[in-house]
Amino acid sequence: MSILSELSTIVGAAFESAGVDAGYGQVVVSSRPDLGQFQCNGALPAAKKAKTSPRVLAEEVVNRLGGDARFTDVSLAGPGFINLTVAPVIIGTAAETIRVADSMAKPLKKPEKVVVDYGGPNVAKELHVGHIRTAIIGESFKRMVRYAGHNVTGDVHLGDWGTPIGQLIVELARNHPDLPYFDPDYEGEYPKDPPVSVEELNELYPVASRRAKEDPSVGNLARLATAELQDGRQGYLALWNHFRSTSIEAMQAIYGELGVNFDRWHGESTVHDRIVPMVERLRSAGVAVESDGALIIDIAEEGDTREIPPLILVKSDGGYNYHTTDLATIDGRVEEGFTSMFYFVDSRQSDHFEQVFRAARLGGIASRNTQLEHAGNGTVNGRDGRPLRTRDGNLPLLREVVADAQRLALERMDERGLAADYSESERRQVARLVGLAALKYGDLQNHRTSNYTFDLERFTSFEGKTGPYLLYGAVRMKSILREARIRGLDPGQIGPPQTDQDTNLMLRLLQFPEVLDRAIEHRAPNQLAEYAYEIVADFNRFYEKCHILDQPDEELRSTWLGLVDLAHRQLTTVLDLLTIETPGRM
RNA sequence: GCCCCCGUAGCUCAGUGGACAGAGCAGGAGCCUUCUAAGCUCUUGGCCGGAGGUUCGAAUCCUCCCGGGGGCGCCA
Repeated sequence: MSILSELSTIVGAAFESAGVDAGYGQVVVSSRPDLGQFQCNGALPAAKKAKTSPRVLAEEVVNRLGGDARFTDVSLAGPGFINLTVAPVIIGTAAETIRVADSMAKPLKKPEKVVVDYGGPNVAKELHVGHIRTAIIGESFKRMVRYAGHNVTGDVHLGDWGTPIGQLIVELARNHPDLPYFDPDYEGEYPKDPPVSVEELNELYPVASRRAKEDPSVGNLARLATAELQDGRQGYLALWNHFRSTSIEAMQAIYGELGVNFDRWHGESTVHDRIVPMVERLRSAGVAVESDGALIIDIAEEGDTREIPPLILVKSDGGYNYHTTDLATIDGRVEEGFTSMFYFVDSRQSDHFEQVFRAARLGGIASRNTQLEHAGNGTVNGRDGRPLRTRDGNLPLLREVVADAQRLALERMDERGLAADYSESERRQVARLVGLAALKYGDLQNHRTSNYTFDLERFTSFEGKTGPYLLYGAVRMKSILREARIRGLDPGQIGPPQTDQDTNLMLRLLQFPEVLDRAIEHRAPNQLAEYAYEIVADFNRFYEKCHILDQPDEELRSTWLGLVDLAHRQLTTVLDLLTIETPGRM
């Protein structure tokens, strides 16, 4: 399924017969395309073991491979690099193999049961531009791991059980003290409709949060309300339910627009019933101990180069923070049989996860066999290099940013008179997808951990390395396939390439299995994003040079159509893994 | 103070210990009676923050320094 593995096997055998381990025959894509398509650097490290010089060893390998018809060129260069160029028939055959395969990924040795925890929005807090990172990167990673064959569950992990809820309760009680939710003696039914709309909720939260911060007595009230909520006070629970469902509805709209699909809408509150038994277990095991009225877990380890504060399991007021709910969540996931948990959460939370993961190990909640990993992401900055703010100093809302991107896309289309003959609804649909692709690719281009500069003007540009460029490539491919059908031509088997351009495109498409592996291994969708760009760039060069439908040589035309078919199939797969949706035409 | 991340072309960013460090934009020069020019070709531009070290080989690993960002007990 992977040409690199096949070539590595061949070259490995040559190394073996030269007397060193076959593992040294690892073949990689060449860093010097002028010297060969592939290279093997194994002779350099292997020479030491074989007590010979790299050039002598490499020479021997080159001689053994020299007569192999599968290579058109095998040469030695520099201190011991082996450069390889593969026969066109091998390339064509390899391309045809993945064209007809069910999956383009390498076969999986052992599927794992994996949780990808991303999104992490807080109830009552509207999603802002910063949320785009975890949403897009997390969703993309989830799709990649799933495509690789693992059993993956994506969980939004709502922040729905902490102090902000208490702050909201207190603020609402101040504004509407006569609502039944605040009467401890109230025994009737609570209203079915929420006391606040989503708009009111969005306005309520900043005020509630600010007042709790500024006025210590309000802060105390909020903490008390939180503890009472967590302790099951009926009126507060009813109110909490309203906040939660109102908020979730708004979140689902924006996540849905972005194509971010969570398998689970669990949250901190989901594991509430696990907390008391878990705390008791940790207490009786001596892992959790009293300190200043709180119950804490000392997670410092020998050899720590810094002071890591203990994890506060139960606050002195009896309430719980997200440390405790996160621990209980791990507890529940382990019970469900998940063996890997990935947290796509802002890098600034790294200390938090260190605490939680250590506590989970210490408390026996997660064994060594359970993989716990925080894959942190960077922030979204403005063009001035500082965190993005609107004119009034707030974070731009995610839904507004999405709308801006789509509006800009439409403006650019109008400026250039693009899609002018499409119906109004199709034009809007194209602009919608172009805007989304622009926004997402602007994010995904950057490495997960980097803080990137948010610049919609640049992202939505119709020139260069952008989302629109990728869509344009995919649409061109579609267009050829459509035109071929009209002319009664079918994509055939891919045979040997005959030009530099079709060769390069095939070689590119053969890289997919390794690129996917690497992107997953590094939890770095940007590596796949870069690859998507390379596919389109190679395709555009091929498109420019080789006129596919007018190719008179029937066999070659069939190869080229098959190649377009494969390129299209792979590109749309890659774009889907990047959460990017392609229009039918544009 | 301690810890984490970052510093690569004018700008925005890639870069799994391998050869001469790449892309896009911006600047310069070209290509549309041909499957969509939202494209393609050529070109200008770098002591990879600095100094040591490990290695056959370092932008990449280690140490120190300089500069920027972030985190550091009952918020998330």
